[in-house]
Amino acid sequence: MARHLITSAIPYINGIKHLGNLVGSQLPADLYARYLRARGNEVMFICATDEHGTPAELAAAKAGKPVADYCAEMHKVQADIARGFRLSFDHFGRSSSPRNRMLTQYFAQTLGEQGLIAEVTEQQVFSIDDNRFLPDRYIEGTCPNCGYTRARGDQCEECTKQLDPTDLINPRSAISGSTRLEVRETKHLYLRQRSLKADLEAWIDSKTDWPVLTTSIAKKWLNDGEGLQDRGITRDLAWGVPAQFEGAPWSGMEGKVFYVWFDAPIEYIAATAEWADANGLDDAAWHRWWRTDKGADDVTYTEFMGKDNVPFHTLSFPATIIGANRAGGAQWKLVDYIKSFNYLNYDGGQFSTSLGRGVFMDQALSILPADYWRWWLLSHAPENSDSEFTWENFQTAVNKDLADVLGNFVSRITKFCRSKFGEALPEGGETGPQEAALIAELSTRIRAYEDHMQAMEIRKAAAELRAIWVSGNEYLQAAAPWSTFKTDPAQAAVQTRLALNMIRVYAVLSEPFIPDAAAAMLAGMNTSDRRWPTDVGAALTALPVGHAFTTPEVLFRKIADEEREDWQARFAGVRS
RNA sequence: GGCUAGGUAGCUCAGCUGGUUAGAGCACGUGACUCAUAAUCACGGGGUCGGGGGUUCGAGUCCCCCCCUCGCCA
Repeated sequence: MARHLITSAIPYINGIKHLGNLVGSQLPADLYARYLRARGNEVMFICATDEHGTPAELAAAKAGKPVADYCAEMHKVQADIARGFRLSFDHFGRSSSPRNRMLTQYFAQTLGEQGLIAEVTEQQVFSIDDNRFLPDRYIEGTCPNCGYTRARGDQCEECTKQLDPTDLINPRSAISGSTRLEVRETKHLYLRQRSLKADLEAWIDSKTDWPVLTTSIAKKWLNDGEGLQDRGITRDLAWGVPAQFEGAPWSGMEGKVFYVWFDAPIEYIAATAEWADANGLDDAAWHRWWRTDKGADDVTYTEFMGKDNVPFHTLSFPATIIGANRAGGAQWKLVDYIKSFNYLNYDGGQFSTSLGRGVFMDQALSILPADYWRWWLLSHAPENSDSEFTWENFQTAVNKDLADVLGNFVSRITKFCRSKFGEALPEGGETGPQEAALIAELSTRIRAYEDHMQAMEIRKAAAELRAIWVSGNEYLQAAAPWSTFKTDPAQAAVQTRLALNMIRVYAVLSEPFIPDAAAAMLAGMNTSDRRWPTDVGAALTALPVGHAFTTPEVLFRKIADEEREDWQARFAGVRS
């Protein structure tokens, strides 16, 4: 039994995520966690909300609430939705937790003591009326290049030219609109990534099994232009982990906090500590997942994320870990494998949180159960390239795969048994060549399915699972128990018994993709036997002669054309 | 402009280090069956593998040039 630490990129607190966000990190991470658990591994599956930073402050202000209250509310909202999608986190933490504050300050202090943090004085735009420094993108003005009047301080969205806030003509605060801006001097802490470059490069180079999408992005940042740059890890903000604290190896950082991209990945660790706290466990309970000097040596750590998060997970966060480990004290675990995803597009364009375009997680759950979304999203996961969601494709794929192939299989055999033999596994008959062939095929396919799941080849795993479902229908079609029943009821009985046992096997195999349906199938078969079908022949006799079951309700109702048209229209515009 | 990935049947996609008549699912057509959510199963039609050169006995699969899409970076 191996130990697996799995983290999903942590969603930002500001608002509800769309399906593209879901399929890029949380959902595939959940699939993998569920699979590994089903195979008997010890799993720690961690996620959290990323709560610090300017967007959270502004959203809270807009909602007229203190930022801490706003984050607490939104965390609950996101946690509820995650439960709705059956995301099986062992803990869903918060980056604003005391644990994360302590760990973030601990890492910063340790890095500082190693000489890996530099104090840098720089010029930044300060808004007098807002009484705050403004991040580049919160300064608006006229683009000096194209004359667009709403260009942002980091880039003009009209002509795409990269800008410096001081380039803007008639600059103003994007928060208040105030033009009373001035350039002020401010001091910040920088993580000296350049001095860690050799270590990072050697580490990346050792990861020969990583997807090209992951390593190419990392190498690009390592070697492009001037190479890896030192990175500012503090900001002039009130909401975050204070950069000045007792024991800090620097002074004069009052009123400043760590940058979200410094403290957010540390939350993976902190959330595991939060998990221990929530379960009344001691520090050793989470140390054994994260500290290689405290028993985490045999842990395999896998991260899931969209491609936009790759630089932070291949460079910034590892720099924090490698630098802290140099101190020679606590030794922290580096990631072993990064599974990254491309983007899911929506009906010819992009999903967009800021524009409110696409289907958002709460809306999705309001129109269909989680399994529908889980199945479609996972079986179309954007692994090799961007993929596309369309309502037509969603409707036909879900109706065909879930309702016709799987749901109807369960329906036809349970109802057949009920009408001919009653609601218990019938007695009699001997298996023959047809059954042997079925077992052989299932064995081959299940081994392939396991290989794909282990390798996190999600689309291929989904295709194989579907083929496993199909083989049940093929068997029934060939065996035709409704036909043998007329001439040889014992023969029909053994066929029916085998097919009913397939329902349990399908439930166990399918659980990572469609947990609710799997539970319904097991409940219908009146069993809690979730043993993995390592030996298919044995697995197909797990439910013995005479075992009672109840014919389940329709597992998946079909999506009607009118519904699809309705949703298509309803979600065509932007979310208000 | 630099870089990544991609451009394969109407649609969504597989095709590893080059090798028999290029595959799957959906959609479409024909047939079978009637247990089942008008479900299922079988068979079939359909592609000059973005374009053009080249290497090779042989290339979606390698090399060069060009076109297009998406994203990242500057």
